[in-house]
Amino acid sequence: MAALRPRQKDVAALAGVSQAIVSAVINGRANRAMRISRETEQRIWDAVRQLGYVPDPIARKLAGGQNRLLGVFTYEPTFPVQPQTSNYPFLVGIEQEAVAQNYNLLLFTQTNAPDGRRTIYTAGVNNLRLADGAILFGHQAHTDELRQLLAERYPFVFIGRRQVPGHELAYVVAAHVESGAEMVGQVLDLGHRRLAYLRSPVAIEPEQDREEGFRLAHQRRGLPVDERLIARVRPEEVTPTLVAALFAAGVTAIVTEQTGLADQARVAARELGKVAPGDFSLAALGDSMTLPLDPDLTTLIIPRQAIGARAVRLLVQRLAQAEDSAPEQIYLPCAIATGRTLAAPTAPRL
Amino acid sequence: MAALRPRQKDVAALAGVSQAIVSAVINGRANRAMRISRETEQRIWDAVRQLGYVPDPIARKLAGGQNRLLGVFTYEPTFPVQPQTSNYPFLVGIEQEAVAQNYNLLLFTQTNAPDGRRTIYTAGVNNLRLADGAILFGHQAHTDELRQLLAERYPFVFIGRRQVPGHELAYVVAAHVESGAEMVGQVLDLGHRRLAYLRSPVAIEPEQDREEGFRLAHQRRGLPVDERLIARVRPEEVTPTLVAALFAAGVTAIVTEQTGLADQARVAARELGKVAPGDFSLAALGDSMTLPLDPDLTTLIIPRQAIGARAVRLLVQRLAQAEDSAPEQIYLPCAIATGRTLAAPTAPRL
DNA sequence: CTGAAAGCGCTTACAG
DNA sequence: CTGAAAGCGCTTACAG
Repeated sequence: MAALRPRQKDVAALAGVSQAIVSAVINGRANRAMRISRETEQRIWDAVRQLGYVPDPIARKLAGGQNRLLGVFTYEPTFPVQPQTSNYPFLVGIEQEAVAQNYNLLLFTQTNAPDGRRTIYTAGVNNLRLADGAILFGHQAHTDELRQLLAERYPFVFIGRRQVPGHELAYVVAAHVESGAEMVGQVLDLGHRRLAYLRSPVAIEPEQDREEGFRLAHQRRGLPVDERLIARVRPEEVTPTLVAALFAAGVTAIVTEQTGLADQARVAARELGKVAPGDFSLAALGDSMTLPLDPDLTTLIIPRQAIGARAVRLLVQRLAQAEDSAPEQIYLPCAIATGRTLAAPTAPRL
Repeated sequence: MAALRPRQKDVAALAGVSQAIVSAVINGRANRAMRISRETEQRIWDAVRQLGYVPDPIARKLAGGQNRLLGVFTYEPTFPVQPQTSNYPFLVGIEQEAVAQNYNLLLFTQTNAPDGRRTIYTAGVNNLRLADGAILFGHQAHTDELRQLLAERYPFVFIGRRQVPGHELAYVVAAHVESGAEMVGQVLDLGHRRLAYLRSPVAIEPEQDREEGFRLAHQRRGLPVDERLIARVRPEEVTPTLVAALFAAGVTAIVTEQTGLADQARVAARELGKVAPGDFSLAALGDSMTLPLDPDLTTLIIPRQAIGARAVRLLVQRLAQAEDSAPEQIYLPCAIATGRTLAAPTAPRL
């Protein structure tokens, strides 16, 4: 099928001018270096309209211009089957800001390796170069590939904090440390002094940061952290036995890395006849992507949509900057969903 | 810093061959038309490795012809804030099939008019031309724009049945008529003879088709449709009074256009002390995008993911066809979610 | 077996 | 004010 597109030379011929003039007019360079009569300009736009001319982004890019294509690359499928567990809120923000910045979005679906995994480089080719720059996310990110992107100075912004030893890279991420410290600070300021912290056994960046926030809140108030009250557990390991042990150790508040652990802690405590906030306080430092979020639970809310939008703005900004300007890291604060699980400590029932 | 990326000519120079040979070797065209000595080929690969050469995908596309970009255009935001009410399932299918067909996806976010509405044409220019072809969806589709696309022979596939008087266009859609007829046929074959049909006051294409399916099932069995039992109502108008009137008219089964009306009918019937399937049968011809779908309700399930995938395949196929080949319309059957609201009619309780 | 050359559709100096 | 021309980095006939 492939209808032949009109080219710049077709427009030029129809308007009776040279191709270079068409290029200048279309790119708005008309009124600067080269002044072109309003009449000529009008003829050119008429020809553009008549032929339905649209510049070829590929040719533009090759000739040195940009193509106003923003890439989106995810190591996992961009649209997982279950939207609840997905990148969806990020995409909402990315789309909104792409509209605002007048960029189109390019989803790299050609980047699948034969085994179904996604890779930026296939046979040594950087597939992202189709776009002016790209937004990356996904926990599976290969450090090797990021290093190579950095080496060839391809402009990209990561969603999420990423470390590539020896390099700095641009990213946008929730302020897990600071927001975690704020939340834990609220717990401490309510008068709690013995806080348990439940975290998962393997910690990826955001979770490391949340734990750091937990410690930071104590440190800022000159309070000690009892390392014995920090438990690395999977959700199913949060048993009544574990929770009873915490209470026995004088714990009045339980802070968890994410909502799943908090839910488990609640169930376990209830089996012991203990309820939040009457008997103990409970707060989670991460939110849940699953939709039915317990409205009672006091938890952080990760501003995913704002993060997506901010990533687009940062990328567009980088595209306009000198190639060697330092990459920026942006931390967006989380909101605190004030539930009903947080209160001042009461005297323990004996 | 970082020396300029090596080009094919650099590789050629280092290997002592012409640029064309490098291109052939790198693209594996070496052993076909042009036979190149193993030794030469080895020298070239050595040079590639030594220089860290990576072919520029942009230049490749320009020289190659098409850009293997598939556009996705929606009249509403592609990613609405609430994923439940969204195009999400279509996108899942589109992404999966784009991967299979080795195309990248282009989301048109540059197509917003100043007033925030999306239009394919801005200032007379067809923005979709950035891609080889495009998939369109959205109920707000402007017939004018579609007509113009057809006139300029731009290859596109619509998701959903669309009418443009005087033209045929390619689309993929759920087989609302046939699947509706199948569902209603099941109701009839259970022995029900007086079926009520609840539909919304304004009917867009899929809903028109469902009603047609309702009639078709009767027609095929030589059974009459009582027009007085077809009610055009909004969900809030499905009151106990209305449902009582239906029962009084001898109705033993209620079929609705979509799940919302079915939910209302159920509630209204319960107020009358009537329950499905004991007292009457209930079935819906459309499904619900909202996630907590009542598992009891017998309803059609629209194969959105399959529709998205099929649309991609159809578009790719059209791109390979002669420009004037007839557009194809594809109907995909719905699955029937067998709930618990359907049974043979019982003698009415008096 | 291999090279010189045209061309993909643009942008951008450079000449008038 | 406007045009002729080089060039971006490739692919692909075409010619030896």
